[in-house]
Amino acid sequence: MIKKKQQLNPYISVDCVIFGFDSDRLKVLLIEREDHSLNTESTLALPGDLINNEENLNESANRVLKELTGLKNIYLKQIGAFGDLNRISKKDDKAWLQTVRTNPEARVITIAYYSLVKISDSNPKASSFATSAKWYNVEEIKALAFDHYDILRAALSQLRNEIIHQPVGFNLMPKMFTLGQLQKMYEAILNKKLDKRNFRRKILKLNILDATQEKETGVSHKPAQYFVFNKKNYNSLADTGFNNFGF
Amino acid sequence: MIKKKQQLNPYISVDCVIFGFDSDRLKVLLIEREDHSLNTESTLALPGDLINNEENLNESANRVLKELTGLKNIYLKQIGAFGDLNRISKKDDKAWLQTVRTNPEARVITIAYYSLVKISDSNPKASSFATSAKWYNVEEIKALAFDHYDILRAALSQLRNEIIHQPVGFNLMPKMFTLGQLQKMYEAILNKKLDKRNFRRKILKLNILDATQEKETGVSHKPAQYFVFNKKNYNSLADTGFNNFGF
DNA sequence: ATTATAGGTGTATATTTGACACTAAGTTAC
DNA sequence: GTAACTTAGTGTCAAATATACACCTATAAT
Repeated sequence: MIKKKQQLNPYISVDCVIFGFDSDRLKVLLIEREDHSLNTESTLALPGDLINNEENLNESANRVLKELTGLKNIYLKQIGAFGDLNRISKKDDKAWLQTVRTNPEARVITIAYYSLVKISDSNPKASSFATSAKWYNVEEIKALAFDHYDILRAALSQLRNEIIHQPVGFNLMPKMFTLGQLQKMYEAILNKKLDKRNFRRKILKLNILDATQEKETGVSHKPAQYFVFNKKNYNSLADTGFNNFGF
Repeated sequence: MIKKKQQLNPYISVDCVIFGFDSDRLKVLLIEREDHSLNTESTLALPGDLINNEENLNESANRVLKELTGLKNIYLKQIGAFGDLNRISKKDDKAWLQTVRTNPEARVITIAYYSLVKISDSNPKASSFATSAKWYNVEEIKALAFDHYDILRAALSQLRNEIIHQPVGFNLMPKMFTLGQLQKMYEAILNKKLDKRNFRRKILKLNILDATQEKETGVSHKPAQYFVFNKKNYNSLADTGFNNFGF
């Protein structure tokens, strides 16, 4: 494929809410703005960038993801467009834009995406638009730059809605996992306790989990069996719509 | 409120999928492009417009709706952003843009909304961006201008998903309606037959319908009782999430 | 008076949900 | 090495929900 010259579109950006799960808590990948000009405390932000005029919106989002995590072909879903006039109203945000944008006064509308990644596969690194990228506990985030906190809440709300209708959460899990870990993931996302036996009954009935012969080692309790995700069965189920699935 | 001078943003538009229900079929309000320059058959399109730089996205969508239907404060929900590079690839679309846009070559990303209106309340009329506006049967639409067919399908998919989780369909009904009409609306949206007795049991259990003393007149069968929508109960239910609702 | 049409109603069965308690297999602390 | 600790793993019963299904009623048209 021949690459055309890429030209930034100064009016439209993408922002990505990248979720991960560390076998205990739901995480989100945030960047820290380097703000030499101001001595304010640094504000965290969602990774994002202006789109190029020669790429589709989801290509832009994938580009941001790739640059930041090194990952391709990961679960990615559009949340929607955020374009309120006051989304760039905070003083610090304005000042920061002055330092990184050629057209800092432009009204920018952002298209938000959320994605689910296996933390173990990812390799967060600085990139053209981020001086540092780290995983944070979602529940501890109380404020973000611009309207990014709103976007994070919208992403979380959509993820919660999605995960009770189809088991997309497997995108957050390592290749092998125990049912206990999986349940913890659901509990972290939905922010509520689930009954162990009912959880197992329900998730196993879907027939998208294959038991392996391997067990946990080195844990100070009865070792749990490892399962793997059966993508084939998932796909055929996805067609029919996961009819009686939900937590 | 003081009105600022409104300036069109040439890169971002809103498009509205306006659904209605005529007590038999699901309808969508489409505009016909007047295309004097070409002798091609006219193509239908979703109503939409470039946004103004001084208005929020949903204000833009409401402006389009108001101009086209005369209605304010109607149910409106964002579907998402559509910005594929080839969304303005059809020859006729390009030619038409030449006639109505000052910057016809610009890459435009559109934010799509869908709304639910009572056909009886609406008064479709030509406006700055439409030479004619009429209701069409959703199921009969096979092609639209630009990527509007994709947007319509996305809107329908979102509406179907929404209506089985919360009874937003009341926005499509007249003030008084029969349970038969309501069931027909669900059947039209979901495109499947529902069992009459089960439907009534389910919808009445929600306690958001108040029976009136009035009945149908002039129908050649047993006249049905009219119901009205109880907004107060709906709102308190909406908070708790319509837990066991679905078709 | 007959016919055609949609309204209105109840029950029985199968399926799903939700609540609940003990034993098993490992590690750690003593 | 044994007691304490931790999470894994398992089944049942009751309540709620979903599904399937048939007949009489009130009106207009003929």
